[in-house]
Amino acid sequence: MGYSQAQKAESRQRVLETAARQIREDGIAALGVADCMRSAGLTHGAFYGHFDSRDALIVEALEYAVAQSRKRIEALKTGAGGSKAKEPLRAIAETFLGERHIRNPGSGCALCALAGEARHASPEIRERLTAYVHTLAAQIAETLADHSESAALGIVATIIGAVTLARAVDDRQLAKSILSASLELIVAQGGDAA
Amino acid sequence: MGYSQAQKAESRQRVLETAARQIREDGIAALGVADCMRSAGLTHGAFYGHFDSRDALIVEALEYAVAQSRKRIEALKTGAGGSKAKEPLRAIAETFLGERHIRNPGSGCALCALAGEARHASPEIRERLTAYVHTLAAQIAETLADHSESAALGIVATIIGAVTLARAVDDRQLAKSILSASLELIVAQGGDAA
DNA sequence: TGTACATCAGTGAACGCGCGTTCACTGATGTAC
DNA sequence: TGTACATCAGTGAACGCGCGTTCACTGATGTAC
Repeated sequence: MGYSQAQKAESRQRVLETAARQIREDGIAALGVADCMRSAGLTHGAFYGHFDSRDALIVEALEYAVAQSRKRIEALKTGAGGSKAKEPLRAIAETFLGERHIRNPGSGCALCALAGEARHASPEIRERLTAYVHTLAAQIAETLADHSESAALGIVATIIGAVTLARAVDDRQLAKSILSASLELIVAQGGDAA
Repeated sequence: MGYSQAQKAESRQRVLETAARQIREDGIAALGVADCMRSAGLTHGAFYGHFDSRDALIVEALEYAVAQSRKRIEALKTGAGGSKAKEPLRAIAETFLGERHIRNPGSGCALCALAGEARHASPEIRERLTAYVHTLAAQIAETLADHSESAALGIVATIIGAVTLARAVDDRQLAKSILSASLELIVAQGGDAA
C-alpha cells in the first residue's frame, strides 16, 4: 500500500488516542490489540511497528489521558473560555459530577475511569495514577479558602467515589441522587465564595 | 475417590467462599475457574458438578459477599459485641476506612472492592451492587441526626472513593492521608453525637 | 525530467498460550438383598 | 452381618476459542543517478 513518514506518525497518534479512549471506556483489561487497531483503521499486524507491546501502549495511553485531564482542570480553575473563575471549586465539581462526564468516560478523567482497576494494574500504571492523585488534590486545594491539602484529598475521594458509583449503578435516578448529594457535600467543604 | 453427599455440600461451600474472596481480592475478571477450584482444594473438572457456569458462580459469590457485608454493617450500627453504639456513624466509617479493611479487600466490603469494575460487569452483577448501594445508604442514613438519605449517599460516595483510592495508590503515606481526610469529612456530616 | 531501486508502513496468516467448558473414566459411598 | 452393585463427586485429558505476538510478503514513497 505504501505510506509516507508523516502518515506513520498520524497512524501512531490515532492508535494512541483510540487506546486512551478505550481504556477509559471499557477498562485496561478489555483493551485488545486487534480491536484497538481496527478502531484506528488499521490491521493488528501493524501494531508492533508503533509500540513495543500492549503494555507499552497502555502506559503511553494513560499518560496521554492524564496529561489531557490535568490541562482541563487547570482550565476550569482559571475559568478559561473568558468566563468567570469566581467559584472554581464548584466549577470543577460540577464538571466532574455532571451528566456529560458520567456518560462519557472515554473522554473523561482517567482517574475516575481507572481508580477501581488500578489496584490490579501494573506498577507503571499505579505510579502514574498516584502522581495524578497528587496533582488533582493540589489543583483542588488551590481553590479552597485555606488551601488545605487534607480537605482537598477528602474532596478527591468524594469525586472519585461519586463518579464511580454513578457509573456503576443501573438506576439512573439513584445515580443522579448520588451526584447531587456529593456535589452538595463538596461545595459545603469549600469555605469559599460558594 | 468417592465422597459423601455432605462432603459435596462442603465442597460447594468452599468453592463459593473461595470465589467470594477472589473476586473481591483480584477482581471479577481475574477469577479463573481452574484457579478457584485449586484454591478450594479440587481440580477444575469438578466445577460443573457444582455450578452451571463461571458467570453463575460469580453471581452467587457476589450475593454471598454482599449478604455478609450487610450483616456486618448492621452489627456495627447496633454496636454488637456488647460495646456501645454511641457513635455508629463513626464506627462504620472507621471500619470502612481502617487499615485492616484497606489491606484485606478479599474479606471486606464487596461494593468497595467491585465498584470500579461494576460498570463493565453483567447486568446481574450491576443489579446486585445497585441494591447494595441502597441498603448501605439506608443503613448509614439511620445513623444520621436527620436520617437524610441524600447526606447518606454523599457519605457512601466518599467511603467508596476513599477506599478505592487508598487501595489504588502506591504510596502508603498518601493512602493514609486520603483515609483520614475522608473520615474527617464524613463525621463532620454527621450532625450526630460525633 | 525520467527511470531503477531501496525503504518501510501496513497486511494477513500463523503460532503459542491460557481459559472456559466437556467428557470418559475412577473409586468410595451407601443401598438392596 | 455380609456381599453385589448402582450412584455420583471428583479426576485429568482434550477441545475450541480469543488474544498477544511474530513474520513473510506487498506496494507506494522518495532517493540516486
